[in-house]
Formats: sequence, C-alpha cells, structure tokens
Amino acid sequence: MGWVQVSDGEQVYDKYAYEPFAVTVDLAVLTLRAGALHVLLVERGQEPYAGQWALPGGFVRPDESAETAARRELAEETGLSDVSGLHLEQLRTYSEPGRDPRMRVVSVAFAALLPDPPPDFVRGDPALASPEPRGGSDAAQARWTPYDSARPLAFDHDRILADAHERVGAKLEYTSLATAFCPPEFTLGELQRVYEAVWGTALDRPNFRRKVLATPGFVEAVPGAARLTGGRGKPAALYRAGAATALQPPLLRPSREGRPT
Amino acid sequence: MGWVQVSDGEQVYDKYAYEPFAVTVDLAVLTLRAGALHVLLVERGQEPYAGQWALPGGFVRPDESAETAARRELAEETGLSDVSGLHLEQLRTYSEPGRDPRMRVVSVAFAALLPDPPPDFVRGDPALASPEPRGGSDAAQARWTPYDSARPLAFDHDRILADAHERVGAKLEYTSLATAFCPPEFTLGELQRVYEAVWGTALDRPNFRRKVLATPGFVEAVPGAARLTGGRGKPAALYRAGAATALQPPLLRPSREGRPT
DNA sequence: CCAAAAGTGTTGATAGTACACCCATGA
DNA sequence: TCATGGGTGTACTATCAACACTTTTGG
Repeated sequence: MGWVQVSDGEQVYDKYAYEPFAVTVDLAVLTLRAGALHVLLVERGQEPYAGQWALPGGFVRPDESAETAARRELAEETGLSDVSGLHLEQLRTYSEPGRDPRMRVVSVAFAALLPDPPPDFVRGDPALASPEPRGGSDAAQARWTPYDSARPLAFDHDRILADAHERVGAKLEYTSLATAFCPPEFTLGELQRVYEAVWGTALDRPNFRRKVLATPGFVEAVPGAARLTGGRGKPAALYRAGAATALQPPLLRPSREGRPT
Repeated sequence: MGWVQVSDGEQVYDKYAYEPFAVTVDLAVLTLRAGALHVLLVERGQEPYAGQWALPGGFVRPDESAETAARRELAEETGLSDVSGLHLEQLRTYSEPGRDPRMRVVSVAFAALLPDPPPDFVRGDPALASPEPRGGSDAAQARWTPYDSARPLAFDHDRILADAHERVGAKLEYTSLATAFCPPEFTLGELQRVYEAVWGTALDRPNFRRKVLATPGFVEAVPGAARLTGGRGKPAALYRAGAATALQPPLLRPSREGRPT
C-alpha cells in the first residue's frame, strides 16, 4: 500500500485522526425477464433521495472483504438461499467526496448476473437476513425494473448502472459470461437472447450457432436432451456451460459504423 | 449506496461505531526503458516488509477522491511537475481483511503509464510534495525495475502488478492506450515496441504499420517531420496521438494456441 | 397444411499473415 | 558498400456475414 510514502507521517498510526471513511458496496444485479434486460432496484425509505429508486447495497463489515459483503447483500436482497454459484464481478470504486451528503462514503460497485427466470424473490428472507431490517423508517420496496426505464436513480447510481452494462456487454465478447444469465441447461436460442438483450442488437442465428459451437469449451452438449421453447417449433438441443472462461476466438458484436474504403 | 439496506440500521449514523477503514491508493506506474517494460518501485523503510520493495501509494485524504489522491501520489513519486496529461486508470479495489497486519486497509489500485524516456525522476520534489516526507524511519528509495524482475513485492502487490499488466495488455487491443507510453511525437516503430514489450511477442512490422494507419483516429501524421531512431537507417515519419480512444477495428494480439481444424 | 423455431449448406467479400522487395541513412 | 531500420506490394488463406434451405414440432 505504499504506507511509507504518506507525507503526513505522523497521522499514519492514529486511526481516529481523520473523520473515518465508510466503505460500502453497491450492486447492479442484472437478469433477463421475457427477453429484456432487467435490474434489481430498491426504493429508498429515508432522506436523502427518499422515495427514489437506487441500487441495493450496504456497508462492508469490519471482518469482510468487499466481495464477501457484496455476496451477503446479494443473498439478502434477492432472498435466494444459495448465491454461491452466481457471477459477481467488481466494477470499480466510486469515491468522489460529496457522493453522499451525510458523510464520506467510498463505494465498491459490483455487477451480479442471475439466470433467466429468477425466482420471484422475497426481500429479506428472515432465515437469511439479520433479525430486523432498518430502524423506524418505511420498509423499502425492491423490484425488477427494465434496464431502459430504470433511470433516474439516486446518488451516482445512474453512472454505476451504465458502467455495469458497458462492462457486461464487453465481457460477453471475449468470455463465457453469457452462460451466467442462463439456467444450468439451456438452448442456444436462450444464449443468443442474452447477447441480443445486453447488446441491443439482433444477431444472425445460423452464424451465432456456428461461432458458439466452434469456440472450444464455451458450451457442451447434453446428450439426447431437448426442450420446446416457444410452445411451437422443433425442440432445441440442450447445452451446459463449458470449462472455458475466455473465448478463443472471441464473439465480437457487430460494429456500429461502417469501415473505411 | 443502498443505505437503506443496512441491516444494522442503528449504526448507520454513528460514524465511530466501527473501527474505521483506512482508504489508500496503490500505483503500478509503468513505462518503457530501452524497449523493456519497467515498473516504479519503492523500498519500504518500516515494518512490516521493511527492506522489501513495494508499489508506491498512500492515503486518500478526506477531501480527495481516489483518483485525485492517485494523481497527487504520482506527482510526488515521479517528481514530474505536470502529471495532468498522464494516463491513470483505476484497476480494482483490494479489501481482504488482513492485507495489512496493522489495521484495516482498503486500497484502490491504479495503473499509470509514462512516455518512453521518463526523465530521471527526483523523489519527493520539495516544490510539489508536502514539507517533510515520513517521520523518523529511513528514507525510502525509489527506482525503475524491469517488470520481469520486480517480484516478489510486499503485501499483495504481486497480484496488483499482475492485474495492471493484464489490464494494460488487454486495453492495447481495443483502445489507443499505447500512445500514452509514447512522447507527444513518435514513430510507428516506437509504437510497435510498446506493443511488443507489453505483450511479450514480436509483431510483423509491415502489417502492424498497415493496421495502425487503417484505424481511423489512432494516429495522425506530423507533416514533413522525420527522426532517426537507431542512429542508422531511414529516418522515420512522426505521428501524434489521434482523436480516437477506441480502436475500430481492434488490434488483436496473436493467439497463443492454434485454432482447431 | 401452416406457422414457428431449430438446424445445415453455400457463397462472395473481407481481413489477416507471411513474405519479398525497395528506400534512405550512417559508418 | 554494407548494415540497419523505414516503407510498399502482393498473394495465399482463414474468417465472416448474408441468406437459402431443410427439419421437427403444435395447432
């Protein structure tokens, strides 16, 4: 940490010399519902920004890493009993002095990805969460909101949400991250809908299929299994997430602008 | 920040209820010297890890963002009078309890990139740094170290340095970041050496040249200017960094393994 | 039989690689 | 004139996008 570089050397060992920093985590929890990207939001019950929607989050406790705190909050907010398999990714840290009007808050932001039909979650499952959430104020609501109608959010959460979207979109290109949006067994059509929802573009189905299958370790076939997706049509073969984490070759999104010449 | 989600609601407004977190920044300052990637290290003068090398860094002050603190530290450590144009990029935050044996430290890591012939920097230029660095202990040394012989470092800095290298290597592919390693006017050969040093691979010169020039906004020619690079050979045309920040199309590094079939 | 969704084949354009080759300069 | 580094041309090949076509299911 470059401890020795601190110019105000005398204050290094006085833990209470400065007004302390609060360290929190903020979560952009994303999923697909009916083919559209959704984000988990909570309604604030207190000032500032009372009544507005915000990303879920909370304090990092003294014995936790930011990652541990984020996973704990994820379990509390979604009510899922097992969040250990879910993808959780650190985005960046937001530390501007005035982010929160009450005190100095440094927030580590995470993106979390949930499989397609997320169980209609229960907020603050008593079996998991601490005894009594929040003191006197109104109970905060939580709900899934379509990504496009999420804004405006409280604090600097518009920016955090945009950063989460951008990061996830970029990682779909060169990692197998898309499978984190899918249930354990999924069809290639479902996988394609993940790409289309996050990127906001339509993809050519035959070419998508070929690219996915040509990428070693991306998906592996479940022998003999098949499932009807839309009630009609040919049943689709099922696949599981493969061992690869990086895609070689990458699955690049169509470029917005034409190339020169 | 999801303030309302905190389960221990009563403690939200008691700033001193917990032992406070210290928030620091750590810097992986990278440059090219004689065609090889180097990193700026400081020698620790105090326990823990006294006598070992570490990444430079320091505390975030109450009125600073992590970015501001990182830029201040960068100026202090390099002795450069103007660091405003240098590339500074947040990597991620390291928050495991126990990173530092003395107290709870949450560290925001940054990568900084300096142009090729970095002025032989002076540590702690009095005109810039705070009056008297560090209390009683030995003065810490600082020096440029080849990337490959930098380890082992103190704390978890080996990992931070590896993360910095990986991030920079990836960003060379799809951003114009490589120009941040170059002086204001540079030759395509110099630019190519940036890629080769960071990626650790040789590139085909004619093809590299074509790709760079075919990417709109990557570089722009300085009309009529030329410079001898190695004392011998044809003088090379000079270029400046272009307006583009993202490369379209990207400049992909050669894949390690062959493709199937 | 029709609609809908899955899956296969083909083809023309493009981009990338691996070279061979020429140019300008210092010693 | 040779060594060194800059700059250009070219041909082979792998890749990719676009779209026609076949298959299998429910109504």
